[in-house]
Amino acid sequence: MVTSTAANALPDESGAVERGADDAAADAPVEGRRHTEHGRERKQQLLDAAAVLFAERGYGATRIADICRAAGVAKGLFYWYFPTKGDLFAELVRTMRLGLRRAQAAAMDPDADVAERIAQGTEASVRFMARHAAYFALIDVERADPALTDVLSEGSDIYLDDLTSLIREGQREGAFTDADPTLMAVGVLGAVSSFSNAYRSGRLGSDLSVEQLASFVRGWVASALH
Amino acid sequence: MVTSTAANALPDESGAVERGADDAAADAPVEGRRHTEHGRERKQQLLDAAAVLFAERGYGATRIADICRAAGVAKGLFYWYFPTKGDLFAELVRTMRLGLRRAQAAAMDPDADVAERIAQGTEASVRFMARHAAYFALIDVERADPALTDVLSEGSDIYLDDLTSLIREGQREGAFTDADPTLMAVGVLGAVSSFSNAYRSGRLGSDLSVEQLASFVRGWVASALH
DNA sequence: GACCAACTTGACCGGTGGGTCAAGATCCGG
DNA sequence: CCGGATCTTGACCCACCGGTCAAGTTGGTC
Repeated sequence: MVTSTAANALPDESGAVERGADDAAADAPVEGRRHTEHGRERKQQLLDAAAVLFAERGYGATRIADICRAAGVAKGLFYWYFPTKGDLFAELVRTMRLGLRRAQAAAMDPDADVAERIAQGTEASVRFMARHAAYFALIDVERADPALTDVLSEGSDIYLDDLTSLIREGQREGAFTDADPTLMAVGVLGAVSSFSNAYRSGRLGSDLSVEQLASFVRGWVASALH
Repeated sequence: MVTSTAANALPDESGAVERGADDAAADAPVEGRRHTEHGRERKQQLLDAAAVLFAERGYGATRIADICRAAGVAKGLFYWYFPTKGDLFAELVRTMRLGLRRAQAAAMDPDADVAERIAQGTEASVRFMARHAAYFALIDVERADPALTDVLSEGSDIYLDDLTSLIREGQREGAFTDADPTLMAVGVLGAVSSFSNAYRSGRLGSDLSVEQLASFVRGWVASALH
């Protein structure tokens, strides 16, 4: 939905490297099987249960048995839907990344100027991260596991590259300071995740609404970019 | 060294809650034993080896046997110096936190104005994090483990509180924007760690020096604070 | 009602790794 | 050179957990 047509603005993820022809296989159990409607729901139950537990105790500390217990199914069933714990994690990550990019793309008005587009994307990201707090608490935390780093780093450059081009464009227009655009992009991304992280962990107090936060971050980033 | 005497600026950590009377016990093995000079060196060997391995593979994926092999000692010896893997980690964390606070305090000129002090503290933090990249790669990554969250969150509010008061002071002087000082403090801390994190992970390219980064972050933060 | 695929179960297996332990080695004061 | 504390070793124990499997159940289709 809402495929961005703006030059450098968040190209539709389907074209990106990170997801190739595995889309077809992604929904299959271990082999080339098919899922019924019921099966897809079950799978989602497991994904949801896992997301919560991962966020609570961390990926490594979450046992497959825990996930199954939380989802109310026998342990063996896990392997009907996922070849391994890591594959479940990968699916979680890819789904969320796709969602974030869609949220950003949907929020950015192709006709607006660069500064405004970045502001819109920033707000959208903060909102999205707040809505999926459990998930972001999770990935924010699991960069270490060697088994996971691949999936996690897989598509993260894309945000940086897109944003960098956007900033470069803004610099040509004279809207931003003339510093290293990559550094500035890192700053923007870092701000979004830092604030979201702080919000999620309750460090900002519970009387702050997501909208207030989003608008503050928007201003913070705008001010830092000059 | 260089105990800050400025009002709200980084009170000496020894007075803080996080380290009470456990200092005496902290150097003891499992029970109330004492260490010889040789023993203290051995312990440090283990800490160093662990820090490297933790940063490489993550805390959870590092086996005690690995640490011992890296340090060139038998596995049983580990338990002579540390009751458990978590305790070693805790010691690592506390040592580094102390170091960071000292570096910050040393960098901040008590006679300078607030904006300048924050700028100095920011630069010092970036430098410190760059110098101890392996360690910060580690903690940046291990927030999840329930066994670890306590130690990690233990003293982190202190930075936030100190910085918040500092910013409030700056606002009274009219040096900063009049927004929620806590949010602003979170932004500063987040910027420092985001940039350091990006630098450490090589996302910023290898031709950027630490000094260049530190000065960029200084400017970024100053600009965001207004 | 027979057949097949999707789905579900829980017992079971095997490797891994945290932690223990009994036996020394080394060092030092008396 | 005796005794005690510190230090060191590596074999051993065992709980735990990821993953397997054989046996079923369910539901749709011809």
